[in-house]
Amino acid sequence: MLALAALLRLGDEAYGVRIRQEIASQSGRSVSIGAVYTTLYRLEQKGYVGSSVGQPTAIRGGRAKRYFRIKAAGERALRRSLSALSKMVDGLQLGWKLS
Amino acid sequence: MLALAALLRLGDEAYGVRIRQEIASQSGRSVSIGAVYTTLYRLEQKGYVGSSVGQPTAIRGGRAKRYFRIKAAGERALRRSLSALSKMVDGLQLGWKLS
DNA sequence: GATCATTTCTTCTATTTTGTGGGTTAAATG
DNA sequence: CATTTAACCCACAAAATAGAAGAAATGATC
Repeated sequence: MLALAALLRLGDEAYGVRIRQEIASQSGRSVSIGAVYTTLYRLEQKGYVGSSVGQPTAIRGGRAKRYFRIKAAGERALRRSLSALSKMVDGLQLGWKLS
Repeated sequence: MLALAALLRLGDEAYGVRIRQEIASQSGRSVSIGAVYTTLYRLEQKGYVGSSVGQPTAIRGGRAKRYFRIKAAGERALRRSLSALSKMVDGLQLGWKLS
């Protein structure tokens, strides 16, 4: 869910390293780079995300990046999970209202 | 997260079969009874929930139930996860506002 | 300008943790 | 002794995780 949300946030700037940063900075949760990629690959196998390699950039170490993009099915899946969770959590005294 | 939320919902009526029902009826997601118990045991090992067996009841097949209860650490963990997710999802055009 | 270091990013791999379902056992009443 | 309600066990699949290794780019040095 965090990965899918990160893709939505980043739009066309979503590649491995950047995605990891986004998850860390936004959610406050740090994940290893390996975890990010394996997650992304699995999501791709499920048809939730797509990917394509871009062009190298002219900065030091600027090798070609693999850009990831959420697909319609991925967005639906994220919505479903959020929906299930929100229905479960809604009305609880947790300070979190998922509606 | 669903299991922990179910415990909060059910209060002192939280035992295996009931918890399964609650998850199914509230979130709309059906899980097997085995999945429920293994999850609960693992949460217990982590110190997120506690359990104790109650008294048998005078109805057909009314054997003693094992009641589960969420602990402070469990509530904190749930809050943390919800927090991370909400920060990630917040501001996205998904129709879900987790705040 | 060849070679080597450095940087950015991806891919691989091994291990632990979770998820899952279904079958088995237990304890109660009718 | 059959039936019902519930817990427990177990094996396997899937997902999470960290860290090491590999690849491809630029920069530096002689």
